[in-house]
Amino acid sequence: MSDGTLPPYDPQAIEASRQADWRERDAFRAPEIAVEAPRKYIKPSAPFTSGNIHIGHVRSYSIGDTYARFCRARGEDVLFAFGFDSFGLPAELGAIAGGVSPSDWVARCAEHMIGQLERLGFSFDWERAFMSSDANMYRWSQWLFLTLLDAGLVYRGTGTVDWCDTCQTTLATIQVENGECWRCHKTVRLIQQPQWYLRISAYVAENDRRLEDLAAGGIWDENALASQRFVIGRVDGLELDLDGSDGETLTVFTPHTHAIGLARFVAVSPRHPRVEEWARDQVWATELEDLRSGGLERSSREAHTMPLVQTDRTLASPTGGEPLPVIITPTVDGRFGATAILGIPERDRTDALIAERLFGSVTESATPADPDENGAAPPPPSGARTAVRYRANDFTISRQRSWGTPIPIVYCETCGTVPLPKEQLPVLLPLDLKPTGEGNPLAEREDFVNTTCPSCGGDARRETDTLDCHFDALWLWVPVCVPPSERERTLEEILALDDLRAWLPCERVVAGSDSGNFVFDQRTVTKALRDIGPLGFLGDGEPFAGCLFHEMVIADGRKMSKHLGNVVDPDELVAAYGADTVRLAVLYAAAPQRSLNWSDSAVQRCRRFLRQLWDYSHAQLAARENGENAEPVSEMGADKTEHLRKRLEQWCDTAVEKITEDLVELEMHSAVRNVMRLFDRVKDYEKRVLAKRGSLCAEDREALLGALQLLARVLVPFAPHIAEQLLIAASDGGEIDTTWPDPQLVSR
RNA sequence: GCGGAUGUGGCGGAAUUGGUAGACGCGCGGCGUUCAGGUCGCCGUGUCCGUAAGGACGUGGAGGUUCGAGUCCUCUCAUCCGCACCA
Repeated sequence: MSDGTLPPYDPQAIEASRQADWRERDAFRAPEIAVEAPRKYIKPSAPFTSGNIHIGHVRSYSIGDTYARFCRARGEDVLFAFGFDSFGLPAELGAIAGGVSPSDWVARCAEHMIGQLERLGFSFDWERAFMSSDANMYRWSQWLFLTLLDAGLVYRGTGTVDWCDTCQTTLATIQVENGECWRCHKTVRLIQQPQWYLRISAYVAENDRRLEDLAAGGIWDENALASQRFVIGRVDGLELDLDGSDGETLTVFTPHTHAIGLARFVAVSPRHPRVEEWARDQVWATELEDLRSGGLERSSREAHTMPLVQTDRTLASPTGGEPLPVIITPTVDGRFGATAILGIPERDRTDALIAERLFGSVTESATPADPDENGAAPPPPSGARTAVRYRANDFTISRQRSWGTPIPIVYCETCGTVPLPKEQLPVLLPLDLKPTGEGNPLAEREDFVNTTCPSCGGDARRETDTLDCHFDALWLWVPVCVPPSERERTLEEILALDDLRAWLPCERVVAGSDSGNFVFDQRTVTKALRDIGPLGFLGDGEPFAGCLFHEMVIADGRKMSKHLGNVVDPDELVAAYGADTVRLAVLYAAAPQRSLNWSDSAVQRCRRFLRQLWDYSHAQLAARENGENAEPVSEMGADKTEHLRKRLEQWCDTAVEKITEDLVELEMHSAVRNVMRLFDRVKDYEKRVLAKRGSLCAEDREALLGALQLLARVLVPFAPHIAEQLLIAASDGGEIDTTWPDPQLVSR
C-alpha cells in the first residue's frame, strides 16, 4: 500500500487463507455442553454420495450456513454438522459402472464432495461428520429396527416388486424402462415378496394434531407445514356402522357428509383387516390374490383400469335404499388409507368411474334430491359420528439390495424368524461386495448368510434384505449431538448422555421442500422413542422446533438435467468467481421458499458488489493512512456535514435492524439486498459530503470507516471470507470483532 | 388420472400484506472517463398516441367484492414439479 497501489480483490487467495485460519482455530467445533448457554442445533440435509455437489446443495447449505454463522455471532452455541446418506441404489449402480465395491465408490465420492464443500467455506463441525454406511452409524438402524419391532411398530407383510427373471433380481422403478429390464431388456414382471413395514399409522393422528403447536411456535415456515399436511393427508367426514348381509356390521367412512343418501356401493381397501376373513373359501379369493400381486403399475393408476374385486357381500343402505354391494379396490388407499368408504358417484369422480364399471352407465338415482339444490342438507343418519381418515400409509422399509443396512433377523428352521439380541449388533455388511446387476450379491455370500440361531444355537440363515435409506434417515440426526469421542459407546449409553438433552430438539431443519416425507417419518419415530423411553425427555415427541423448506434451483424454468444441458456446475462458478460470490448469489437470487431460476446476472451483480466493496474499503483505509483530510471539523469553521453523519448513523441502525429481522426469519434474499443497500448508502453519504464541503473532515472519514466496518460485520454470515478479510484490513493487526451488532446499540 | 405450485417490462425480480405497479439489478440507448481484457461515473428506458406539455392502456384471460385489487373470491388458460425399490 505504501507504493500507492491498493490490493486487488483476489477471492481465491483470500478464501484459501481464511479457510486455513478456520481449520487452525477449529472455529466451528460445536461447543462443550458443560457451560450453560443458548444453544441451537441446526440441521442441514444429509446428501446422497452422488459424487458431486450440485447447485441445489450449494443453495441449501448456504442458507443453513448463513443462519449458523449469524447465530454464533449472536453468542449462541451452535451445532451444525454434516454427514452423508451413503447407502442406496445409485451407489450400487456407480459401483457396477466403475468396477469397484460400493464402499470404495461412496468413499471416493464423499472425499471429493467434502473437498467441494470445504472450498465453499461452509462452517460445518467436520469432526462430527459421518457416513450412514459406517458400521458405527448403521448399528443405529439395526437397534432401531429391533426396538420398533419389539414395540409392534415394525411388522412383516407382503408387497409387490418388479422382478427380472433373466437377471434374477428385484428392480427399482427407475431400472424398468417401458416394462423392460434396464440391463438385459427382457420383459419385467411383478412378483409378491415378503416385506418389512413401518407402522407410521400409529402416530399419524398425533403428528397431525401437533401441527397446530408447530405453527404457533412460528419457526416452521408455511412451506414445511403445508408439506406435513400433505404427507399426512387428513380427510374429515363421518363414519357409520352398516349391517351386513351376514349379520356383522362394517364401519364405513365418507367425507361427503351431506350426500350419504346418494351412496351406491361400499369400497374397501385390500389392506382392510376384515378382507382376509371374508376371502376365506370364497370364489373371488383368487381374484383378490391377483389384485394384490398385480401391484400398482403406473399404467393402471387410473380409476378405470385400477383392479377391482366384486365380493358376494352387501351392506344395508344407511338411508333405507337398495343394499350396497361391497367391492375391494386399492383406489381407497390413496384417497383415505386402509379403510372402507361409501361410494358416492355423484360426489366423487373416482367413485363415478367405479360405478360405471359396476352398474354400467349411472342412471338417475331414486334417492332423495341433491341436498345442495333445495338448500337444506339432510341430517346425517342416526349413529353417524364425525371421524377422520389419513392418506398416509405404512410403508415398506426392506429392499432386496446388497448396499444397505443389514436387517438384524435370522431365519431358523426350528425357531422361525428370530430377532437378534441387541448385544450382538452390529450385523456387519461385507465391504468387498461386487454387485453386477444380477442376483443379490449379499444373498450369495455364504460367509454372511450362514449363521447360528441366537435362540437355539442351531444352523440359521440371515435375512438378506437390507433397510431402505429412509430408515437410516429416521435416526441420522441423533448421534450427531454427541461428540466423536463418545460415539463409540453403546447406544444405550449414548442415549443417556446429557448432550442429547442439551441439543434436542433441533432448533431448525434447513432442507429441500421434497423432504416432507423424511421429516414426517422422523417426527413419527421420535414419538415412538418417546413412548418407548429413550427420547422420553422430548415430551411432545417433536424432533424439530423449526423447519425451513427451500425450493430447488432450476434453469430456464425447468429442472436442471444433463439431458437438457442446463446444468450449472458449482465448481466452475467457484473457480471463476470465488465461493463468496457464489454463496451470495444463490442467497440473493430468490427467497428460499421460491424456486430459484438460475441466471448469470445474480452472480455478476454479486461479484461486482463484493469487488466494489473491497476496492472502496481499501481506498478509504488508504486515504486515512495517508492523512488525507485529517483536519478535525473544529478547525474548518461551521460543521456543515453533521446532519449527514447523523443520517448515516440512522441508515446503519435501520440496516442492522432489517438484516437482523431478515436473518431471524431466514429471509436470506432480503437480508442480502439490505446489506447491499447499506453499501449504496455509504457511498451516497460520501457523495453528499463531498458536494457539501468538497472534502471529508476527520469526523466525516471516521464515520464513513465506521459504517464500512459495520457493513463488513453484517456481511460475515453471507460472504464470510471477504468480510473477515475486510475486518482484518481495518483492524491494523488487532483482534477483529465478528460479533453481531446489537440493533439497539449501533448508534449509541 | 391424482396432488402441489407458479404466471408482473426485453430479462432476473420488488411492491410496507387492500393504498401512486414495475424498487434494486441485468440488458439496451446516450454522454463522459478509461481505452483492451468482461472498467468506472452520470442520464434515459412498461406499452400506445403526441414535436411537446400531456393523455390512454397496463400484473396470463374472463367475471366479482371494494372508494380503491398484482394482492381477496369464482371460473378459465398456460407452464413447472411430484406420484412411494431415486433420495
